[in-house]
Amino acid sequence: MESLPAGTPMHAKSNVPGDELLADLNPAQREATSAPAGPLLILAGAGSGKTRVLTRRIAWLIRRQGVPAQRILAVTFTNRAAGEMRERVESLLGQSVRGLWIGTFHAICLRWLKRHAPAAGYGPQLSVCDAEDQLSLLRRLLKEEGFDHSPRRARELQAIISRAKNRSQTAEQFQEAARSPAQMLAGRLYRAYQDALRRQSAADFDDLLLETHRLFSGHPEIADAYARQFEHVLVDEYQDTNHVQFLLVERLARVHGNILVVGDDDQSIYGWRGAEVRNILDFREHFPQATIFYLEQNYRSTRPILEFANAAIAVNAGRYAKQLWTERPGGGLPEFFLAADEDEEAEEVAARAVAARERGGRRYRDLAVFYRTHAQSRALEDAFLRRGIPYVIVGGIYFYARREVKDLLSYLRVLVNPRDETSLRRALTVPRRGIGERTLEALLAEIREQDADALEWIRARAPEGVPARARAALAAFGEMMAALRARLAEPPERILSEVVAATGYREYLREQGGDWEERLANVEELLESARLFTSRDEGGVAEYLDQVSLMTSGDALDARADAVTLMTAHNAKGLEFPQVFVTGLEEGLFPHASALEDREELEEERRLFYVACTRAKDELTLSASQIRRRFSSGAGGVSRFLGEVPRGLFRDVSAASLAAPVSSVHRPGRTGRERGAGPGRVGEEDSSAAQDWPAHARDEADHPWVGRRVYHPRFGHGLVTAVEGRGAQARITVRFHGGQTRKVLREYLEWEP
DNA sequence: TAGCCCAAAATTTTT
DNA sequence: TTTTGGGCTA
Repeated sequence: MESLPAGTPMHAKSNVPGDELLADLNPAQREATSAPAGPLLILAGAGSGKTRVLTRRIAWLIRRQGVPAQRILAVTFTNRAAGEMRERVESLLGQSVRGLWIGTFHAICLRWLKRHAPAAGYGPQLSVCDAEDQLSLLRRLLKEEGFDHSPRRARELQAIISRAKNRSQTAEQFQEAARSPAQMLAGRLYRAYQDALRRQSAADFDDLLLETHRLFSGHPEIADAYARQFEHVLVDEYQDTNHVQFLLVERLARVHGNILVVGDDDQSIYGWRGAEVRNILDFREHFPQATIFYLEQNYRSTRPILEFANAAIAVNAGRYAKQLWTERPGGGLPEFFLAADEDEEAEEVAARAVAARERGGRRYRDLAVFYRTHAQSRALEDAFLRRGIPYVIVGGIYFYARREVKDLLSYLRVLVNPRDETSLRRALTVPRRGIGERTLEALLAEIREQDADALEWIRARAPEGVPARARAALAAFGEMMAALRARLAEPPERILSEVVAATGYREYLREQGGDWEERLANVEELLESARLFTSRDEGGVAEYLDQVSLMTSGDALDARADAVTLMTAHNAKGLEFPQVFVTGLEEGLFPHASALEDREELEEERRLFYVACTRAKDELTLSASQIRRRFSSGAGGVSRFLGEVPRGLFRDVSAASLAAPVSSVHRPGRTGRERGAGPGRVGEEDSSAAQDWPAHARDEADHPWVGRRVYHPRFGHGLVTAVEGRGAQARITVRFHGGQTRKVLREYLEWEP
């Protein structure tokens, strides 16, 4: 004791700051969390607590190592994950960590590009264009050059460009490397596309990464400043990073060398998007000093579920061999059932959901249903609607990609960035105001030629030879936008509602007819989102647009509602649920048809299946259909993924489940239908389906939702009085407290007990 | 210039 | 089955 240097604390070990952060970790987690600085690779199997380690590590660095929060950069895969991680770190430390840099690669890169806009070659404002904007721009370019400008062709081109960008290949480099005439053509269009974006001071998603990389290469002093700032760089889901992301990470870690990455090669499911599993497999070659930690204890799933998943993924070659294990006892075997068709499959899932709640003591929010493609949600939604089971769809058509939403946002985009031609085109022509194609093209050509501020130009003069009607319309547009621009410093919500009013957008929708009520509801929701943004005081119109552009499907996941979650297997990554259904396990669907020819792609499908199964904590149900109504082909038989797993690891309950009526709404007489109905039989299927259903089942008055209590974020509490339509697009009439009756979209309602 | 009508394509996964 | 785009007409 005497030999202790003066000043060494004598108190118990738990009093050393930071020790409490390690207390409830297992040895491997503890070592990783408290590892000395340097390159660290954490190979974390599914459910092994990787998020836990990541958040503890950040808290450890701050508390134990005294690293200032602003010197830590943490990169996640989704905005939602970023938000959760920040929250967890704050609750661990019991303090706000405002300076901590945490976000997706895309969000962080956008921030940097805007900060260094001149160096990066952008104007003072930067527009982020989504997939739809990309396609319409590409189609316009194809058309101008006199090529086939079908959507299909544009999509091909988009994929080529995206792949090139993910490999960090610029248009010039692509052109140089081009060999075949087809490649040379693609290179030319890539270049034209890039020039157009540049002119508009716009970037697509891939540009956010690639242009940041180029900014760093072209301006080493900027890159060095960040590399010095970030003493520690942490990257989640490293197996899904692409080459450009690797380059960015490597550059940022160059000064301090403290790079920590977490991932699982078995969960790499974004190869199609340019992700390179090699990044994680070769980590030690990139960072020879790297220490590797293995997290193999699974805390999530019961043993039968884990054994099933382990067996499924074991088929893949070219993986880090690892064996996940669990101490969680017992639990039932995963069950599999084969349904006659997709409707029966959905019915069975719905029936099991009801049973889980009524007899299994689960809440609806404990359940999740996964599928390979969005299109599969349809049958499930129908089945859930019939039984009045509340559900939430994650993904699908993004709210912010809806026409009415994009229409209105295009005005804001133009106000913020007048060079954004894509948005200007939209704003000028929707709603229709007497400006046709000729006027539009003449106008845009002039603006381009004069390099003028679009809004100023429009206000000042109309192009030559334009009809009086269009001339007046342009002048009115110019005045309107000038008035709005003068108020741009006001909160986004105010500007947005001004746009709605000034354009007469509500009236326009009503005139359009069709599903105008739905669209109107979306407009109200958009205003609500802007109001929320304003109330959180997160910035002005430009910041609002940034947030909206990078917003993704999962981010809106609302934990308050007690509803079953429906989503694609891709969206399921990083989540967990007590009870999970993996549906549509058929050859050609899961694995998807596009992957059947290629071993690599097939392995990725298998990893996707593995990801889906390992989301389950207590119960896993797998299903397939004998017949699936699709445009091209039917179902291709039960997925090989099931055949590859030893029979003893799951239970086939097809016969039992199909023989017994699930409930009064179970559709009878569909079991014995033979497989492989020809294409001409589809119509018959439908008519027989209609006969099976009593007419009143479709009658809105008889709908199970009628009379239920609901909550709407804007209008408050109310009672359902009628339901029209089905699925996410169902319009529900609600009498709200206070007496007013409104039609609202189902997806914005929450169910109350 | 804009709205209506018909034909044809659509479905892989997302930041 | 639904959605989207192109062509035709007022």
